[in-house]
Amino acid sequence: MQNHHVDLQTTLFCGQCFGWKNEEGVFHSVIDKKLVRLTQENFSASVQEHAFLAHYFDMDWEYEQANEFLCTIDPHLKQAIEMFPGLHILNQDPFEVLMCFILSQNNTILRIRKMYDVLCSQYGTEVEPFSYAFPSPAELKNVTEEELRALGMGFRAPYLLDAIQKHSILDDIKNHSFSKALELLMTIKGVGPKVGSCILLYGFHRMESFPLDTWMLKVMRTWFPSKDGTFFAPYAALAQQYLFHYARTRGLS
DNA sequence: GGCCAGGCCCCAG
DNA sequence: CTGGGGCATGGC
Repeated sequence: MQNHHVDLQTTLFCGQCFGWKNEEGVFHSVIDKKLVRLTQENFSASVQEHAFLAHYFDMDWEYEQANEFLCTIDPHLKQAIEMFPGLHILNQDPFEVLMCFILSQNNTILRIRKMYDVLCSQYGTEVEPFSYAFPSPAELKNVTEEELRALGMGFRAPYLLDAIQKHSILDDIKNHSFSKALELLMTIKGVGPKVGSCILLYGFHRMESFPLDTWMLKVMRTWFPSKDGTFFAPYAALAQQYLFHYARTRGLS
C-alpha cells in the first residue's frame, strides 16, 4: 500500500461522485451496501481496517509519482496540485457512475446530487434507518418513464431507462480497449464521448481517460492551446481532475 | 424572472 | 461528419 495522503473534502467534492455528505466534518455515504462514516482524522485507520475502503479510495495507485510528474510539465497544473494535495480518483460502482453521469448532462452538480438522493430513497435499499444505497439494476427494472419524469429526471428519463435495460454492457467493459469500451458504452442512449469517458474513468479506473466538459474545454483553450490529453500522458485523468476542480473553484486567470 | 447548467439527440446540409 | 436547435428542471 502506498498510503498516500487523501484529502476527503477535495476527493469527495471535486465532481467525481454525488452521494457523499459532509456534516460538520463527518463524511458519510453508503458504499457496497454499508453505511460509511469517516472523518479526516480517522481516515487512515479506517482504510487500514476495511479493505473495501482501501479499494474505494484507490490507496494502491501511484499518486506520488503522478503528482511529481504533472508538476514538472506545467505551472498551472503545479499550482492546482499544490492547492489540492490529496486528490484521489475513486473506484466507484460502474452502474452508479453510468446513471449519475447520464444525469450530469446539461445539469448542475448541486442538482445532480439531489437527483441522486431521490433515486436512492425511492428505489434503493435502506441499509440503516434513513440511509439508502444507490439502487441496483434489479431494483430499477420495473421503473417507467412516467415515474422518472414525476421524480424530476426530465428529458434524461428515457436515457436512464435505456441504461437500466443495457446495464450488462458494463460486465464486459474491462476486457476491451479504451476506444472499443467507449464505443460499447455509447450504444446506450444519453451516453456520448464525455459521459462515456467519465464512466471509464470513475467506474473502471481508466487513467488514460480525458473527459472534456465545458470547464475543461475552457481550460484547454486558455492554458493549453494546441494541446490535448496526450500532453498529460500517462496521467491524463488525474490532470483533468485537478484542472477541472481548480478552474471551478478558483476560475481561469 | 430570465439565464444557464460535468451534453447528447436528432436532423439538416 | 459537421453544425446548431431543443431539451426538463430548478438554483441563482
